[in-house]
Amino acid sequence: MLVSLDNKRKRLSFVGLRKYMNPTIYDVARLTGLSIATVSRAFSNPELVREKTRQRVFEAAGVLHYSPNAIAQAMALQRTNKIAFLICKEGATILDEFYAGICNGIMRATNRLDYELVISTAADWKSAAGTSKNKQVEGVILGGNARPDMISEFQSRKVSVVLVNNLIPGLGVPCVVSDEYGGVRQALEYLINQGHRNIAMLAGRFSPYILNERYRAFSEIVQAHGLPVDTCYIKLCDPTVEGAAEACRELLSREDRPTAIFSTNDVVAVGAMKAARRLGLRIPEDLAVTGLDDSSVCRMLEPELTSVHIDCCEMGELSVRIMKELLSGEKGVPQVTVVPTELQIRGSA
Amino acid sequence: MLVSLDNKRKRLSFVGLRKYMNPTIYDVARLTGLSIATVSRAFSNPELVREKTRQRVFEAAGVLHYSPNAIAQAMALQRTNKIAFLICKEGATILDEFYAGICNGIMRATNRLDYELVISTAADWKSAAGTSKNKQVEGVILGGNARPDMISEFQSRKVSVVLVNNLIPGLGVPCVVSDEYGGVRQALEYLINQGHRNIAMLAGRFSPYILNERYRAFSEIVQAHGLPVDTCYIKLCDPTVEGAAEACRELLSREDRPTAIFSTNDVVAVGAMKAARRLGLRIPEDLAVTGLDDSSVCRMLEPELTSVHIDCCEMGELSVRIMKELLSGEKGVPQVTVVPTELQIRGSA
DNA sequence: CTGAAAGCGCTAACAG
DNA sequence: CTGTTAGCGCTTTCAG
Repeated sequence: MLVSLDNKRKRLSFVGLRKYMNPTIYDVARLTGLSIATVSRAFSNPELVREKTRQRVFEAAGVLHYSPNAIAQAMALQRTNKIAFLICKEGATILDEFYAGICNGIMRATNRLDYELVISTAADWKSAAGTSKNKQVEGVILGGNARPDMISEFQSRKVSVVLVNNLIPGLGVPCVVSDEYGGVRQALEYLINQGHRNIAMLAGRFSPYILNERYRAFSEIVQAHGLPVDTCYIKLCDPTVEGAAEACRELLSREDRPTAIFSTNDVVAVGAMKAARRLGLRIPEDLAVTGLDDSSVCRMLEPELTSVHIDCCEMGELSVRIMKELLSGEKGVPQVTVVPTELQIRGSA
Repeated sequence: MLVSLDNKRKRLSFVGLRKYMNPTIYDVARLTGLSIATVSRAFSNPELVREKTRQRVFEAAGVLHYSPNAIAQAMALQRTNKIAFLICKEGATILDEFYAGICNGIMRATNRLDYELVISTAADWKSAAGTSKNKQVEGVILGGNARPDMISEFQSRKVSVVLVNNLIPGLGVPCVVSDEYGGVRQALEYLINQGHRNIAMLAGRFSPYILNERYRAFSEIVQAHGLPVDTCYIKLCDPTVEGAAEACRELLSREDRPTAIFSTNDVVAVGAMKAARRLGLRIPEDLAVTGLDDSSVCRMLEPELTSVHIDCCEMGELSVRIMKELLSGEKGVPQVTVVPTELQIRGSA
């Protein structure tokens, strides 16, 4: 307290004068009679300063409403603590419930781990990258079908990347995915246990990775249960209600009509239900339908949609946790993380 | 190009040495033989530098892949260009389709106007404010039912605020809302034109502002058309499918059962449809149902839901535009901005 | 355990 | 039109 105050200060700022500015470390230093170095340490390396001194600092900070300026920290440390989440699905935005769910998990985790988050679509990011100030991002989480050139561009700029809802082996990029295979199995085995033998797959055209995993799972599992794998029973469609409805109509017009439709997502399932109804088929009596994603619409339909729940939030949280490991330079970051799914049984199957 | 390079440089950084770092303004200065001040001007005040010089700068910047460091700019300018969007609805996250829509508009606009955006819920923001580094935000857009104490706290910290989907007069805070009154009128007049005389209102418990506007609009408009305003026909309910279904069941059990249900949002309308169906009523023959929000579920239902479209995206974009005016210190910022709605007629009414 | 001082990359007077 | 220079708020050696 009795420290000399007469040393020449090049800094003359008084918080009283700069009335609209936040207090700085200098203000705290002056109030406590300590040096700015000590104040700095008290905040970022508390163990380096004596208990009592630390107390003094925090007390002064309290009355001044001081808290470290993140910008200045970033400048000094050459670190921004900022990561980005880019939605790479063509045409999708934060309005896509699936990616919104992942985003929600990411927000939770970044909040907890004290990262800053910027959210964008891959397209917007690209268009902004050139013109606008660059985003000083240390890592990016790429959701969905990220293009390889985008990935390698980030890598070349030493920006860490992790993929979510996508899996590309051999690139050294950690991936977080849901258990696609297991999810398909849960739905199929449920249908089979219900006695279904003619199960068709209505597959929305999603990213290659997703489509491929679900297709492979479907064929293998159906086969494993001794059921015929008739490729006519596997139908691709646009992942829209009407696209699915049209494809399903064709499926249901066959002489040996399937008794169950395994849809690769909920929107597609909605289309299937519409098609069935238009043909006068009752659900689930004449046709069982399952969805995948367990989105909010499931409980709004009539009958409610049986669907495979994907834990988007967990996927988001995990990708941040993995990003953190990457950024801290840890060794042995898991290359593939898979989060389990769970079948939600409702009225449609 | 032949400028002397022998002036004493306190800065000796070579981008070649600092291999993992981004090029700085010094690198560009060295490569062009210009001073850092000129390089800086070329980027932020192009009109202050000769055409030819500017060219030289941009060319060098190109080969070096230089672009100004936003952190350093923020530090020098004492401005972060960062704004926040806080979802203030209790329990809601980015998964709420309505707020996701607003968020989408906000993202578009911030991207275009070169603002940085941080997204959070009011609750998360509060909990992070104390512990984590403060977010250096210049303005906040508050979505939904923002608590007055939160607003005034921002104001006291000289953080600009604009409200979206909420309207509080007398606070000097600009508000962006949808045309609640007009939206209700569109739905009601459509029902009345269809010949309905017994119209009930199924009102989800939303924020006071929204609830109040819709309630007022309903009573006034029904009255203006010479229909009786029986308060028994106005029913509050939880804004969930089951909450609405239960409330609607009561409504439909009256001896003078309404022939149309005006629901104050789509989820509530779904509940109404479920209730009707459980009672064996056909939609729209026995009961017409309208929704409000025009969310994605409308086209998934059977029959599809007639609903009042709210242009969330526009609301988001407008709030950013207004925030920009606020931040640039413009005079005469509009205090209330209302965006029009549009009735989407489908099968349910 | 604490202080002095040198940056981090950029902008904005102030001089030429 | 261009260059010099003093910060912006904080961290971090290097000395005490």
